[in-house]
Amino acid sequence: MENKLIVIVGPNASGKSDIAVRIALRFGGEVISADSRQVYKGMDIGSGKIKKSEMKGVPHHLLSVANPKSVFTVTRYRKLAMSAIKKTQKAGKIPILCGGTGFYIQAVIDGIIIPQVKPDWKLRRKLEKFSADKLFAILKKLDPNRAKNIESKNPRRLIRAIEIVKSTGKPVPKLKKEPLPYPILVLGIKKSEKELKKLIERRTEKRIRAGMVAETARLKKSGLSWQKLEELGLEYRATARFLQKKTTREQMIETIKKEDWQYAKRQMTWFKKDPRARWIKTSSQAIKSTQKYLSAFQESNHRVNGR
RNA sequence: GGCCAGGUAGCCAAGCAGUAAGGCAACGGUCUGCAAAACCGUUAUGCAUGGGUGCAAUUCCCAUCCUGGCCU
Repeated sequence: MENKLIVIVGPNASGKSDIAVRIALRFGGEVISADSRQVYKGMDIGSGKIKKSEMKGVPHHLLSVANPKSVFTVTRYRKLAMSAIKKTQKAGKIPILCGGTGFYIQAVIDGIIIPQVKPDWKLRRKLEKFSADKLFAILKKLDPNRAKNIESKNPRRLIRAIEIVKSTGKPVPKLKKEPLPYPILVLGIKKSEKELKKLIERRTEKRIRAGMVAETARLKKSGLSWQKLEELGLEYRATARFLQKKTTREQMIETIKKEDWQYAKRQMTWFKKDPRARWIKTSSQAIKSTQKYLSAFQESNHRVNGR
């Protein structure tokens, strides 16, 4: 029973990183980040990447592992995360998967098997010109089954489905899952609306002071287009618009606060439907839950040894 | 004080006789390689107020109140 995994989820600004470090220090763990923006190099302040000093010596994986000029994907994430988890386990440490990107976490713990079809950017660029209705019509012809369940007005998903069919010559395979074969602990951080809004506001102001705008300017200088920054979303989109003088500083700050909150809600929508999540409010509750989780392993070990 | 323009959801705003577009915000949701992305759903028995004319008024007329501009 060597395989253990603790997962920490929760909205933006809820204090996940801090709790992860505490658990790691207490029980001997390493943190594996699950954040679709923190994987990029040079995106530190805006993505809320944990600082070296805040890590308190706990190793952190999957931070700053990709060039922001390239597109990082879930599949790549899953590969890297799985290997980091295994490595940590082999070293006798507990991996703590911690982050706000629900899709990435799901890919790891539920083992979503994504069709082995790489993005075909040429095809995508071509298809992007079509309306959602047209794309849906195309998909319906190619793969009526997939068309039945897909969101018929979401170009991004439609294009991917078409891409899969075109590349494999077969319909989009049914979603397959390979969940982790051992019990995991999923801790969800729950904050009241009032509390979370306050945290988001404070954090936004802190980031501005820490030089978030300058960070975006640096990314631009290093070769990221405005459009790419736009797609990165939230703080990067807002600061990019400010740098282009499309908004005032005040508008930028308001936008970030507002959109961070909207994002936090989207995250909660995702996380709250996971029945495994144990909802906690404080780090001491997190530690208690972790203790219980780990002692269950002890007991089963004893039972095994006792026979 | 006079003249002009305008008062439509929390905000911006279209409609200008036939029974309230759209955007933002808010709230809920989706999730098979861009997921901080992309996408979906819900949200005004009512158009400043009071009268009037019409089969019918947010749309026309009158009065009142409010806002902005110009003039004295």
